[in-house]
Amino acid sequence: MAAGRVGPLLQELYQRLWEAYGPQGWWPGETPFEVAVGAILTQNTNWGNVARAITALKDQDLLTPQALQALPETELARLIRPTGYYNLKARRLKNFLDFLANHFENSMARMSAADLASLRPALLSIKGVGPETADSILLYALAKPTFVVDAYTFRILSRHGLIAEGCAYEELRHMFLAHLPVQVPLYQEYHALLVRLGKEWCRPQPRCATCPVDGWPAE
DNA sequence: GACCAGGCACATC
DNA sequence: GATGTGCATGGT
Repeated sequence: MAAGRVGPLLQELYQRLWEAYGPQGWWPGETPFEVAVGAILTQNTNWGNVARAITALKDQDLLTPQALQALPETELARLIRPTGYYNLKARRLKNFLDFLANHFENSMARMSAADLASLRPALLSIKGVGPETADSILLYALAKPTFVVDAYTFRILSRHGLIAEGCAYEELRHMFLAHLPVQVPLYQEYHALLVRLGKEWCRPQPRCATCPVDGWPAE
């Protein structure tokens, strides 16, 4: 793939997705903290299961940093059970809560005041927060200009011949960042649209026949 | 019953 | 550095 073509191709893909699906309204979540919690809970899990857990936490007024800090890890695990890997995710949430308390006084607003360049490595240092979770928190909870790459992004772009099979996360992330205008709403919408396309048309078992971006890129 | 879902850390080679 | 494995529920 010639480097000069990538920008226009990514723009065209976005255009076609937007025309096919329109705005996706991402991320589902009422507060930055809720978005961050959801980002951890949705790891390798259907969003419907995450929504149940979020509702369970809300119903008991537990969806605040302070309330979750005070909640025993075993009790937290019980409440997020529908998301799968619940023991693992309870620990990961606790790790994030410790980070938020220690560095930003339990305040997502304070966290938001920090630079992307320092925040991203800081988030990645939390055990249980990998690149996709970190970028989801940065882009959707804190409105920082980073791009979220997920399994659908890899699958869609490799299946349409834009990237090699073994393309690394950072490589793909930089591809989007380097070729798109620096606009947070664009990054948010683009990732959401890729997930929408992936869910409907780009499953592990291919059935891309007449999907909305069939024939892209034109050769 | 198999497959899949908006990953990540860790062990092993 | 690449590859394999454990973590686990709920929908299709």
